[in-house]
Amino acid sequence: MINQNRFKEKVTIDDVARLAGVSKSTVSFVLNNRPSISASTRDRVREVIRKLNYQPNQIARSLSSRQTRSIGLVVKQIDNPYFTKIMRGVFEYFSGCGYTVLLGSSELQPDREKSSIEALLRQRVDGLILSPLQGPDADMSHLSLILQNQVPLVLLEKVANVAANVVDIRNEGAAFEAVSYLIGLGHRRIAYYSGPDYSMHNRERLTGYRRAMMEHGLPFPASGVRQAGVYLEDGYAAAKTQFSMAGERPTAVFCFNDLVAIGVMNALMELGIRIPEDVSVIGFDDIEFCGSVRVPLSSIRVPAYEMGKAAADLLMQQIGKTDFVLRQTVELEATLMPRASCARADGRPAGGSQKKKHTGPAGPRTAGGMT
Amino acid sequence: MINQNRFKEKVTIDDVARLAGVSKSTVSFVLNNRPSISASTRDRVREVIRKLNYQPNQIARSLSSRQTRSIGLVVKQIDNPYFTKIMRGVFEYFSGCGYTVLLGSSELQPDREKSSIEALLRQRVDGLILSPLQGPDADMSHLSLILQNQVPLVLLEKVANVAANVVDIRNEGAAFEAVSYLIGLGHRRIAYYSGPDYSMHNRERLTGYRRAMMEHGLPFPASGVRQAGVYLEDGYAAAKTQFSMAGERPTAVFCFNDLVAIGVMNALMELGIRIPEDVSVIGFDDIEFCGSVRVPLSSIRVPAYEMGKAAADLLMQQIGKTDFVLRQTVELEATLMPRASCARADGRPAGGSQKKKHTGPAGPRTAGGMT
DNA sequence: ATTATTTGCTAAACCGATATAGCAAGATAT
DNA sequence: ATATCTTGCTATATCGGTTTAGCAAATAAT
Repeated sequence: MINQNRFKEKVTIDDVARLAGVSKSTVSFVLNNRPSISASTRDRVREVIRKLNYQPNQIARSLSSRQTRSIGLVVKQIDNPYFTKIMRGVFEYFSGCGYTVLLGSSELQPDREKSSIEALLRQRVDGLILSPLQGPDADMSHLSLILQNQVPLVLLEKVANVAANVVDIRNEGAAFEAVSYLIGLGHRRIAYYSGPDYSMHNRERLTGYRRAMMEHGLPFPASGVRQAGVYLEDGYAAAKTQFSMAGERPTAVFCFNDLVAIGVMNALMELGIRIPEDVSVIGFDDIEFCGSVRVPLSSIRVPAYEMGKAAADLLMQQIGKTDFVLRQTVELEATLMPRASCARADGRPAGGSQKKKHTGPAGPRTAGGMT
Repeated sequence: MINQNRFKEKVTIDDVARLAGVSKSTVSFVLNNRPSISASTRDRVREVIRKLNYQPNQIARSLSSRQTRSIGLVVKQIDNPYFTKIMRGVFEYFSGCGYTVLLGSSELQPDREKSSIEALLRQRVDGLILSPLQGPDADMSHLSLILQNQVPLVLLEKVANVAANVVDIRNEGAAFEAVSYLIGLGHRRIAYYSGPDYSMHNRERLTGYRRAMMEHGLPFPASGVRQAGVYLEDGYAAAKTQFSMAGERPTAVFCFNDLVAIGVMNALMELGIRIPEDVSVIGFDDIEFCGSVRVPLSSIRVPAYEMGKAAADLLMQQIGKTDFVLRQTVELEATLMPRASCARADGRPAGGSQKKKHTGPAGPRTAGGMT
């Protein structure tokens, strides 16, 4: 005897078929809206489905159809506001088209990135969105793993020598813009508080910084770049060290991201160094809190939510299409948002539109352009 | 002929069995570390697995074993720092024991909560962690849906009249503590900037606020509670409205969460109202940025990361155990973190340990007690 | 009227694992 | 030497769907 267990078993397609007096194929056809079913049987089957509150088993579906209707999203840090926005963009897109999002995160550790990817591939996701860790010595073996698995892939960071779909921003250009802005304010000694080595974003921002210094004929001594990190504490520690030392200090600091920048500001405040009169600070990402922080923080606006949507869209274009695999790069603009944390090198306020408004009335939280 | 497609098909258990010269049952036994396999065959099979780089199909596994080794996590807002910490806690726990986390979010809309849950149930998650929306008129039908589906459940908020596992904090007590603290500083006119009606957390905090006012013999007129919301913009708008009006204003504002509190601070600054001299502000959640905001924000520290871990742990205890279903409530402490945003009602600084330090050296980011 | 085509449905193979029953050979007990 | 138990493995049913081939009846074409 089947289905006579102690527990009420889940309703299956067979139950529906039996009660509707049709074959399970017919039920399957109804479920998938195939045309070759008469209106009368269709309605009858639907009625039974409703009555039994039947929910198709997606696992069984996945196994036989070879499509799981799920995708994997692997970020670097789950609780970083930048990735959080991306996650929301990706989630909203896919939940809108009946797909499930499986969460992965490397938490900045390469081995965890690998195991996250492997776990998602075992779950046979239909596609993967990945923000890859990559050092100069990068072991990109798991990337080829994905590619050889025929799983559609979209990266959230360019990877050298890998032909894949990418959604990214113009890091170098944005960094160039930020540093040029500082130079335009009269700053000469500008430090870059760098992110992790294994971040391509960091390397691109560093390049933009270097290029801006070079093109304006400014020196960038080794001390110009300080290894910070990605956390608030990292920026705090780096600034505390540099600005406690004797000697020539920078008059402006360009940071890998906003968290580092905020940490820097905290450290400077503690040391009695005024922002922006003594030191100007610029962050990156333009997270929600930039306008609310001690001194409103100048930052590079990164359309993270839109990046998530764009990556999802690009991925979706590939899912199901077996033969043609795109190799597309979508680059979104990232532009400077000047705020009160920057001033002229002599301490006078920066010109331009210094708006007093910190937070406008609740407008769209996700506006932003896309190229 | 099988496996002769144009595309290199994935390696299956049959391929391994054939190459190792054993039955697929044997391979399965080896995969699952069953004892009844001799060392020699075990090693031989393992060697073949390695050579073929065989990865078991988790979908097929799930179908036949009726365990997906995945769980669903449904939050209210993906990009809210509070949920973000919870997500990290949950993710770290489950990825540590080979489980996958499927992401869901209601984005504060009941219909989306329902569809998120349904999607996860279709994917046959082994368990569910849910932060439920619930109004006074709450339709908890999807909860019974989960329960009757025999899916282990852990809630991240108490739900009236529902016997389920819950990991939560002592909202009322914490709110009571915060408001009592303000009263102790001499404040009489204290406003509560409330969150959404459908949030049990909001209702509990409101109760704590009321009780504190009552027990200290203070009136709480209808105007004492202002409908704010959950976003920074909500707090901004609410404060802008209240503090632009003529008449008696509160000297202290207790907010549903930190985002609202930060919005309030922005609005007050704009109106030329000083914090904490003119108005004291307290938030809730103690998100990372509390210490970095305009005026360091007093807040209630909520161990969100630990809540995620605790919820995961509680859920894991139930997975697999068919007969015994726990009905456990874990309540974590949430305590006040006084910072510079509060002063005595007469404007003089609050006593106690006003530390100058904004951000200590990078210590453990996730410390916190658990009861 | 006969054949060809379409319509609407079913039977059965299949997806890739798990899990149970059972079988043969070797080890132990009687 | 025979009966009983282990040990180590295989055959096969099963999970709950999808999908293909095919069949019967209805419709259209010749």
